[in-house]
Formats: sequence, structure tokens, C-alpha cells
Amino acid sequence: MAARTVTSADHDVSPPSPSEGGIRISDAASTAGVSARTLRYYEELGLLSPSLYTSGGERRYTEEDLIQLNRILELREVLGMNLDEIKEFLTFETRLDELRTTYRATKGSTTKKARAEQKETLREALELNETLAEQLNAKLARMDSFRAKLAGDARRCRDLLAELD
Amino acid sequence: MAARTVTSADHDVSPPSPSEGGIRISDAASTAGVSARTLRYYEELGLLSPSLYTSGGERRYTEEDLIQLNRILELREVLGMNLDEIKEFLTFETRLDELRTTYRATKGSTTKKARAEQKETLREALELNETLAEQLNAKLARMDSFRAKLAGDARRCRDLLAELD
DNA sequence: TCTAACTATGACGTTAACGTTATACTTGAA
DNA sequence: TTCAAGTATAACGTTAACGTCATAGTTAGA
Repeated sequence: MAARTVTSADHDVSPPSPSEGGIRISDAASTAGVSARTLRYYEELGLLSPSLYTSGGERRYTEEDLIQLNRILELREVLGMNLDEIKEFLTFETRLDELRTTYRATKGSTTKKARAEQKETLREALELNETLAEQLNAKLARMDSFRAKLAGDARRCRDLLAELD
Repeated sequence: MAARTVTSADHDVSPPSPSEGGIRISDAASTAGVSARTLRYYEELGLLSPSLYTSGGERRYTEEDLIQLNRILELREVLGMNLDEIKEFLTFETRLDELRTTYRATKGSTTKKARAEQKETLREALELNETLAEQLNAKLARMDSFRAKLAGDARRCRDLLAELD
């Protein structure tokens, strides 16, 4: 049996799926369509840290890390967020997850103080959520009207082409 | 009667609407929500030139210029285009306009060569149009799925908040 | 064990899209 | 006519998001 050469950052809760040892940085980068530098940069900013490190100090990514990376890239490419905004959003998501976990664990047997804090966090989350949703809807509406304009242009182009026969 | 102190770039085809003389750069900028520097920069890149200049060399913008500026800003903010892509798109739009004008003027009485060129331009335009439309649709789809995700998050937040009573 | 291929950590370079500053000139109302 | 407020041009500065390079250490297969 080969000895595990990887050390876990937290508690090694899930095994590193692909052929023992996790995904190397260049593989993770190429499958995600970015550069290794980008991954190191994101880690530097606190956006995404690999779940594992080898004893020699090399980064090893898990499949979950790649999923998280794709979330980040989607926020960047599709929503046009900058990395600071993405970090804020991810922080908000993490806090919500923690909150749900805590809630399910304590099953209602909480103190008044704790419940008040949870409510506050939830309200905060809802506020950010609504802000994002509003911006998103505004953007969607403008994009859709642009789409209609493009379609109109295309139709007129085709009409002209048809007349030229 | 005050003598016109403005000179036109092309043919002074439409009168400068607001209180004689056109819109100063800082006014144009502030109404559009950008800086004067941005307008000078856009002019430098060939994205937007004011229709008028005073004899002293100051820029005077027309309402039409502001409309064009808003188009540019929309492409930037909503579609996330960079200034080079915007320029390409504007060029394409301009060429289509010219083409339509020419077509309506000549009313079909054109040479074979001219018609072939027009067809080529139209096909080119259609190609760019379809490329943009595809990208736009892809983006719209991803944004919409993100919107759904946000809505789901919000619902779960509200459910939890309701349970905390 | 060896070694080719990969990686880590600085640190400096790059690009787009402007911001800022300096200097000289214009404008338009009083 | 004057002059405060605005403008032009030129040039250097700034920021985000990486790219690139040098140097030294790590990995994993033969």
C-alpha cells in the first residue's frame, strides 16, 4: 500500500477522488481553461484554496475545488463581476451554508441570542440577494432588448439579400 | 443676430439643438455619467467624435452624439464588450446604414459588380450578427439559470426566517 | 536512484481604460 | 474689456488581473 503523501488542510473529510493524490495545478488550470498563475492569484486573494497540499508544498485540487472554480469563472464571465465582488458573494454564500448547517444541527434548541443573530444574518443575506437579483434583472432586460434589435437587423439584412436576386 | 460661432465637421445637416452652440464636454459627460477624460479617450480611439467644434477648438456635442454615447456605454456595461469590440460593432452598423442608404438611392439600378459587393457586405454583416446573437443567447441562458439559483436561495432564506418564529 | 517534467515563490512586466497634473488657451457673462 | 470658469493637449500615474522570468525545490516514472 502506498502511503498517503498528501496532507489535508482541514479534516480530510472526503478522499481525493482521481487516482490518489488530487489534481495538480496545471491540470486543474487547463481543464478550467485558465492558467496556473490565475489559480495562484485567486488563492492569494482568498477566492479559492486547494483542499490539499503535498508534504513538499505543492497544491493538489479536488473535484469540488474545480466546481468552486467554475462558479467563480461564471460569476466573472457571465455576470461581469470583478474579483472583489466575487469574493463578497462567495463569503455571503459560505455564511448561508454555515447557517443552514448550524440550524439543522441544533434543530431549534437555540438560545434567544443565537436565534437573533441567525435572523440578522438571514436578513443580510436576503438583502444582498435582492440587490443582486435586481441588478441581474435590469441587465437581463437590456440584454434581451438588444437581442431583439439584433434579430431585427438580421431580418432586414436577409430581406435586402432576397431583393438582390 | 448672433453669428454662428461653431463649425461643423461634416455638413451641418441638423441644427445644434440646445440654446445654440451644442453641449460642452463636461455637460455631455455628466449627463452620461462618465468623465470628460472618457469622452476625449473615446474620440482618440475613434469611437465617438463630437459633431461640432468651436473656432477655438473646443468640443461641442449634439443630442445625437449623446445617443450614440449611450449606445457605446450600453455595449460596455450590459454586454461587457471592450472598446475594441465596440468599435468593430459600430463599424459594422455604420456600413450597414451606408449600404441601405445606397440601396434606396440607386433603387436597383446598379452594376453587377456593385451588387456583388453589396451582397458580400450583407453576408459579412449577417455573419457578425449571428456570432453576436449566439454569444448573447449563451450568456442570457447562463444568466437566467443564475437568476433561478438566486430565487431559490431567497426562497430558502425566507423559509428559514419563517421557521424562526 | 535518477532525472525529466512539474511546481513554489518572489519579483518585475503588461494591457486596458481611464485618472491626474501642468501649462496654455477659450468662452461667455458682467 | 475682463476675468472666473471651463477647455485642449501632452504626458505621466493608477488599478485590476494576470503574464513572464529567474531561481530553487518537488514528483513520479523508468
